[in-house]
Amino acid sequence: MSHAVTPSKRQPKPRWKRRKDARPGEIVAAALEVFGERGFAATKLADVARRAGVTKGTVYLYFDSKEALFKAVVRETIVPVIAQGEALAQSFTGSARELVEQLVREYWRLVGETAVADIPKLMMAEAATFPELTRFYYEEVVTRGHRLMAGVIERGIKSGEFRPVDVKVAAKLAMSPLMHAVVAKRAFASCMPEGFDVKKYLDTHIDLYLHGIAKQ
Amino acid sequence: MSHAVTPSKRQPKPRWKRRKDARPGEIVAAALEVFGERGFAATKLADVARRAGVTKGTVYLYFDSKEALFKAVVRETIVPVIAQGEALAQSFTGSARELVEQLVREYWRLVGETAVADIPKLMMAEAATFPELTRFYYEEVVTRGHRLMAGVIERGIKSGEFRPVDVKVAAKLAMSPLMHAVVAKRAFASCMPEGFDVKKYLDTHIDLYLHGIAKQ
Amino acid sequence: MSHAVTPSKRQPKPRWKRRKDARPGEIVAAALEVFGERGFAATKLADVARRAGVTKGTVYLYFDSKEALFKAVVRETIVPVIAQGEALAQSFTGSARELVEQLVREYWRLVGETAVADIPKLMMAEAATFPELTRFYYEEVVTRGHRLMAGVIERGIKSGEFRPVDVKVAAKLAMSPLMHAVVAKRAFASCMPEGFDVKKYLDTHIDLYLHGIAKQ
Amino acid sequence: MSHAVTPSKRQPKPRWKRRKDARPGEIVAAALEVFGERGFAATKLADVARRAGVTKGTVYLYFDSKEALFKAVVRETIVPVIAQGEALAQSFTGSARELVEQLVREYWRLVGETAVADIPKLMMAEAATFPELTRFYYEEVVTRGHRLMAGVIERGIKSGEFRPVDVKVAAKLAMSPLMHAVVAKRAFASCMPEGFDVKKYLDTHIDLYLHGIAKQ
DNA sequence: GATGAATGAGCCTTCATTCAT
DNA sequence: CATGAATGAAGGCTCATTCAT
Repeated sequence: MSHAVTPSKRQPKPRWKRRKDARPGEIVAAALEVFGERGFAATKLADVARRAGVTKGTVYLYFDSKEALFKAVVRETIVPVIAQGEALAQSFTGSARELVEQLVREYWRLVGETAVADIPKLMMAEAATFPELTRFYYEEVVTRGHRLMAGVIERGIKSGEFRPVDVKVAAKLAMSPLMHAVVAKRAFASCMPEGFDVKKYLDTHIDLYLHGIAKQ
Repeated sequence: MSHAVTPSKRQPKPRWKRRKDARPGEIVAAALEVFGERGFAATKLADVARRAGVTKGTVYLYFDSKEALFKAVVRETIVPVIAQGEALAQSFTGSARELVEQLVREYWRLVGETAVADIPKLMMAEAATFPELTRFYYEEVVTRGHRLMAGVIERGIKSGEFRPVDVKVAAKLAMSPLMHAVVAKRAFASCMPEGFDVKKYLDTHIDLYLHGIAKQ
Repeated sequence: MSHAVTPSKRQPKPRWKRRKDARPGEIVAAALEVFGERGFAATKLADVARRAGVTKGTVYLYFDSKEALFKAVVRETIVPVIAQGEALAQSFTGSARELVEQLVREYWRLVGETAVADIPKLMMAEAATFPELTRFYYEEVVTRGHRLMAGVIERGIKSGEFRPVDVKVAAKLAMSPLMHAVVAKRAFASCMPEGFDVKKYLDTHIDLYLHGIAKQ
Repeated sequence: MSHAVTPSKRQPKPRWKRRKDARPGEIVAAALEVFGERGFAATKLADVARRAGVTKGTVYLYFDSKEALFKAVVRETIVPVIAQGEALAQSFTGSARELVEQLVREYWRLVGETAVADIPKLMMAEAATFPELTRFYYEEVVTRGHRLMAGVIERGIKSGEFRPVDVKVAAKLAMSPLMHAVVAKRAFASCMPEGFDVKKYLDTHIDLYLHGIAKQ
């Protein structure tokens, strides 16, 4: 309690700082991996510690509890990703359909194929256990993501590329196959020895979606 | 409260009732609730028992283990839904697009809007930790569901209603917005006080999807 | 408590009595088997009941508890065997060394090779848990057995066949290899796939023992 | 009694001491006692822990399971006795009959008269219930013991001291009176208030056995 | 008498958390 | 700062025993 430090309260710290200050970040990174693999309840602090190259006691030096560590993981890992997407949309100059396609593919590249994918999965799974964290995630990630995509759809409608659909709902529908794939891919990996053909899944989704929303 | 325990000899009140036939169903119903609220790992058999109005030992009279109980819940809740879908598909005489729409709406009615929705959510969350459960669920539910929808898509392609897309992938894409909605609705319920406009979401999904897959 | 019946309190009852009265005996026989196979602690009353062809509740109709059943098993099964040995010794007319040999071989035939062998094994194992029963067994079986064999040794010394050894100790030494074999055979059966060559063991014991005790 | 717990702030008195190196030995010693008194199945880890002055959790810090703890007890108590016997046999330069006598007397001194005797007794009693433990014990103790004694008998035959008997069987017969005495002494201690005249028993066994096996 | 559904106490094992070193 | 030995609360599962039928 007394001297524990939540890394998120610190300024974003450069990687090349002294080792001592890098510790919390290393622990969070290790925790992301283990929480992602096992889920919250099944994660043992001992595993996180081992993977971070420290001992259990050290984890408690920086985080008050397993819950606090979990919150730190979510908070510190996801926000940068969403910002990156916003930047892309802002600087994009092509057609709306091209932008939809790029955002979808970028999301998969930055999230679906990296360890960050565990964050949405974790949030879905543990939302009920961490209401306050859920609110944070919903506002900083879900809402921002929807707003981003909704803007793009709207652009397409105004430009005459898309049919006049409900913008917010259409935005969700552009992303939900990805969201589900992120979760399912991880959950059922062991049941699909042949793997999951991501390319075909993305291609088909983009194809169907853009056909579906296209004017006439 | 009302009937606090007092050591009175007045009401012999049997320590228990014999309800062999009703018990398993009551326990499964209680288990669905608790698993839904807490997840698999965090669910205590004692809680399930208490909610079913029996003791821990009684649960083990009917189910060999926590895992077996969970499987029973799956078997008695989602599997019938899949079966019902299969029956619908088999007896359906209308167009493929009508059938897709009906299956989507029925899934939501039977799963999305009921406590059953907790099962898919829970599976996503804890799949990594319980491989045997995951295999069971994947085979009994996921695979069967995909096969069902894939058959319908194929029917539509053969009849000339749908474009010649990859059948399996298209089947997944017909369901994934529902799967995600099922999970997200529960996870973020408290963040969406206005609720989630299911009707519009389903309507738009069906609209976009059928437009997207339609021939020409 | 109230109407439980310990079979040992009954008169030795002929086998052809009405079924009702045969029950306790059947339960005791089943219990001998299961206690012998599993030991006291590991024996489940449910197994005993199943093997006796009744239900758990029925066992409690005749025996107050698992302990009471165990005591009944020991008491009812072993006493007849020792009596048989005494009869043999009394009617024997040959030499002492022949009688030693016959008693050893008979013991093995009547005990070592039958389910009764479990009784000594059980007593050794559970003596600490049932002091009163142990006293009963020690007096009715161990002491009587020793006295029987000691008489034979003494006969041999008097007749000049045997050296003048300590009679009591020599009697114990005539039997202890058998006692140990009875226990070890059962305990380590699974570790000796080739089995235990009883014949050679008995032959060698008799050979060594009689050589050892023989005059000159 | 004397130091009953009172919520006084006076003595900070650490909740525990750190004794990494001493702990395992203390726990094994406590385990030997409790296993000996109660048997394997009936032994509660909590009792072992309490007697060792630690908590249940601490036991699991050093031993993976109750079985592992038992194996450790065997390894640290009986196995060394066997090893010591092997060493004695190897370095022994006297006659085979002297060696047999010494091994017999040493076994009694190191096992029969110490708490270690509880281990063979316990194994006999619970072998059927714990096959893995039994296999371990049979290989680490029984087989090694037999091989040791068989080697000695063989030596005696080769040197012309002993008759050409079956070596393996004769080895078992050299030990079985001891094995039985170990078990019986403990089981029937309370029935033999005068005690058990070990000296005479050992002397007579050695006398009879060596007479019996002696050439001519 | 018999049955077997139901009970509930008990034990092994795990692991987040603490704290002496 | 770090460590890791020690704690202790919990939970899954078993089974002797009871008792409504």
